[in-house]
Amino acid sequence: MSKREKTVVEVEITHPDKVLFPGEKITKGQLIEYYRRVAPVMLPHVEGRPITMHRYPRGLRGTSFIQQEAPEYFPAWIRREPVEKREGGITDRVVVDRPETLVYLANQACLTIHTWLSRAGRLEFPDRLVFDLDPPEGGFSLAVFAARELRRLLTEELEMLPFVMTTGSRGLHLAIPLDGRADFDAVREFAREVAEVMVQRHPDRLTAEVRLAKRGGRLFLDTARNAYGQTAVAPYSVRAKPGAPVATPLEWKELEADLEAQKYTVNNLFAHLDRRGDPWEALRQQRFSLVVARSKLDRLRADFRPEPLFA
DNA sequence: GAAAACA
DNA sequence: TGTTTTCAACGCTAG
DNA sequence: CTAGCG
Ligand SMILES: [Mn+2]
Ligand SMILES: [Mn+2]
Repeated sequence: MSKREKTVVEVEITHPDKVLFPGEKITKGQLIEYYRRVAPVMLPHVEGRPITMHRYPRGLRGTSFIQQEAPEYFPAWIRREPVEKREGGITDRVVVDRPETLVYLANQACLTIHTWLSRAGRLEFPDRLVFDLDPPEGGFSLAVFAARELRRLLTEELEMLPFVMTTGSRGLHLAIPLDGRADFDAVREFAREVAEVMVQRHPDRLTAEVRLAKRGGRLFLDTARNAYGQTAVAPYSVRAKPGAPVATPLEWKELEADLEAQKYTVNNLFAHLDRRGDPWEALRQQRFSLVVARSKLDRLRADFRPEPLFA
């Protein structure tokens, strides 16, 4: 990693008055200003991670698309990382490593940024595990319940310290910093087994069923984010929803009262940040090993295994 | 949003 | 030249 | 392999 100063770059802004969120009349200029201002706290979380862009050039109501590859027409100062596709071939992916990139992407009408759970240089080895808590429509209280219970399992029984954020959509994410020694398959398998313990304990409220029809009003514990080339919404990313909600890292005590998945938006995020600072600051200094948690989980599962049935 | 294709 | 068309993902899971 | 899903 070079310590040389990056040269200053100017980002040309086009159509700053174009309304991207018609409900609140939030313009592209306001989106750009949001990302410019949040950059100092957002950058450390996304640095080095390949991203996926969710672009809405005609605003929230217009057609959108997901962009994975860094196009040639992006300026040369945008960092690109060559990435192997699982099924052969290499593509260049954008990696955010400076505030100007966030500004440039906002000008491209990229409302939402998703990131890999690994970073350039060790793309096969995630440094973050994400439990994606997906409640049914209107079931945010289920997400709060699941977050509390999952936190208790992780801290009291597996000796890991998870961090929580609103996704700005419907649910919550729990994130755990990893030491990068386990590959995606091992991390995902671990997450899946933790999820299955949770489902066993609360079968009426939680499920690991991918099929919507089989969830039956239960919260989906989505562990498939923990895979090579897969992504999760970035902390402090805006979501493409009315009100311009923001994926917002929280302190655990905030999980108590009047929380909602879309509580924080581009219009009130900085008040939260002024009050709390970055609640995930400490995440960046922790590094949990899967080895210890693995063996504790195995014991747990053995205890929960049903008694052998006799014919 | 921007490049390519078209009139 | 101005206008219209085209393009912009991918990996896991269950069956 | 495909459909569903995120
Ligand atoms: Mn989710
Ligand atoms: Mn999900």
